[in-house]
Amino acid sequence: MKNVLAIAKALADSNRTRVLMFLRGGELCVCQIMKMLGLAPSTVSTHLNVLHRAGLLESRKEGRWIYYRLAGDDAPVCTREAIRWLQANLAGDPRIVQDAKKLKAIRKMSTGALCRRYKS
Amino acid sequence: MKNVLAIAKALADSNRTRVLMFLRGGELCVCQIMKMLGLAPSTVSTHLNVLHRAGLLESRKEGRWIYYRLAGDDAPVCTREAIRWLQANLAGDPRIVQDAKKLKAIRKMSTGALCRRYKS
DNA sequence: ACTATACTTCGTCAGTTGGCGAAGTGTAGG
DNA sequence: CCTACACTTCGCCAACTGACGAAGTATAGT
Repeated sequence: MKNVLAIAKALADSNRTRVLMFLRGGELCVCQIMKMLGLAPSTVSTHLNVLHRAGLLESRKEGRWIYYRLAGDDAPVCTREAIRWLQANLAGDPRIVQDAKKLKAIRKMSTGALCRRYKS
Repeated sequence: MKNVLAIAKALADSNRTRVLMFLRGGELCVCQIMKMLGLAPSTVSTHLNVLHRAGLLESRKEGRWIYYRLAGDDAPVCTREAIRWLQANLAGDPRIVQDAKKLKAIRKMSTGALCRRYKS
């Protein structure tokens, strides 16, 4: 119950579902997600925390950057099914398609180019 | 987006997920659901409305009673998958198991016995 | 007609949530 | 060190949500 409910609550916000869709193509750092959502750092951080606590995201720290990615094969079936459901049923959404275009451009820039300094 | 989001929001409340689990065994009238949840009529009605608007429930009126049931095979795939996901991952939950026991007793009573008067 | 019943809608209130900026933490570079 | 940067945590506020009782609608029995 707790887990299922946490997942449902996490999915019940459009900015969070957008993030889950961004990450289809692989991990992103927080500043890239900020750029995509156009929200304040603190707001984005809170959203990512909700998704993370629900088990939908995993994170990886590299220097000053924190990369978030979708929960992988080691995650509970429940979690993976939720992600699959969302992605299958949101893929055609206009907003999501538009986001995907914008994301393509952002992915082309290196983390360094986007975030002022060069990494490693 | 709109539909997916409405479904996610509908699932993001434990009383509403409980209702969806109640209805695994077939339709129930509002007073039976009220009895199960132990909430005021107005509150239950609002919850049912949220689930209905999200497309997760269908309703049928019979005299003074309104019966709610899970969306059927004619519902969008998205909707049916959401219901299946919920039921698969919530089936073992202690609260849900406990509810199922109580529901069994309530289903034994006819709508009439539960709701003071006999129907048709 | 009148009453009782089943359910919904409305108004209200407390608790939660999403947004922000400011302050805090940790890491890299000069 | 000290500053700059990436990100998080905290405190605040407006908006939403879930709960209720009261009032409204509709149907059935007398």
